[in-house]
Amino acid sequence: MRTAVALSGGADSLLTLHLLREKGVPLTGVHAFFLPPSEEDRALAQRIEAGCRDLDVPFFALDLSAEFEKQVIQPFIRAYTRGRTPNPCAICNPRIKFGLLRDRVRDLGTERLATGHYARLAPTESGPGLFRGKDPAKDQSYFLSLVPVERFFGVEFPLGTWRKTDVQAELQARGLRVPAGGESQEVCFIPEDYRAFLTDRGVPLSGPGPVRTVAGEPLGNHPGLWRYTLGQRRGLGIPYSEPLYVIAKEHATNTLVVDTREKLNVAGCTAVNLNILVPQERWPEGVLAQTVYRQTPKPATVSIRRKTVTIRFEEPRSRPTPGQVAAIYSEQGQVLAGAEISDSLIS
RNA sequence: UGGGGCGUAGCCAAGCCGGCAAGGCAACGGGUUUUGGUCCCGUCAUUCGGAGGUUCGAAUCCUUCCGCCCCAG
Repeated sequence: MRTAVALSGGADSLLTLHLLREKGVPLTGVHAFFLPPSEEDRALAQRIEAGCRDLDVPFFALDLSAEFEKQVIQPFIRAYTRGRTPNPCAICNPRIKFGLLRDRVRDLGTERLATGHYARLAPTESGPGLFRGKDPAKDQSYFLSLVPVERFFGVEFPLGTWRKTDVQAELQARGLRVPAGGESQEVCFIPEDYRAFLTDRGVPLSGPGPVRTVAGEPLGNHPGLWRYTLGQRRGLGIPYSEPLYVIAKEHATNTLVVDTREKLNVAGCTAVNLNILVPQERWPEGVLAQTVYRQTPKPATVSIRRKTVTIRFEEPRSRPTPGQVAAIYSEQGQVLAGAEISDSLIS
């Protein structure tokens, strides 16, 4: 059985390739273009191909840019026009990497797919189980929580048991050079600033409006609600006795509500488009919720109703941002479910 | 121009019985980072409304000018 290795050109996928090659697994190298490939992109693909050739690994470059535009970029833009804060990486995983790419790789005659994600997959009673990667600082299971469980059949993450520093050391020890160089990492479709990206695309966005505190104290004006996200502190430009955070975006009145840190806390959230990785009847007694990447998961009560989920935190915590992902974990770090945050539970 | 108060970095604000300008916010820079954010670290007044004076030495004392606020009219 042949395994395709998704090669971005970065360090992680490079080591993934070599680790599997060493095990004698029949491999095919695959590089996907998520954007219409530039000269540099093609040059990178050629360098990756050269690396595969040295290992006698067949290589394919796939242009997925049209679908990426439709499935990731357009929804990303649409989210901003609706005042949400999208998480394109979390969308890309189910739709592109483990959606389209997964299928295309199968079309190439390779049953299995390996990537350099920092997460672990292990068989469980209810199918493939998704767990946190060993390196807590690099764990990417949060971004994978919206991938349907059946999409993980035949998928493997060889780096799930690795730590980033060990990966770098191993590459060094093997004398392997990263095709993409030490330069910018996986710069996705946002070159630097999403705000610039949106305006460059001519996306119609909301205009200036008032800024006030929760209590109603006026604090000036903002240049557009889409420029802000809940919980944001920097960039408000408002001198105050304490740091101010974005508490809410009132679209009806085009008002930006800001206030001090403690006002940011909330009792929980609701989330939609629920992706269940483990049937709830198999969940452990206590589960943990994580509503932001790299946030420490904390105990919560989860109630599911069709594709909507209500998450109630045991202790109040920072208000979840609509458009971001809420992931439910077990104490052991297994992802039980993922969903798209839609609202806050105030009490 | 009768009385009172004030003027310190972009904003707020200590210091004002003289000794070589706290702090907070904002901003900027960097770090962490497969999204937005968060978080962490760092930088940020040779100068205290202006001009004189006293002093070894003043934001701190004195004089004067400018500006602002309040109360009385």
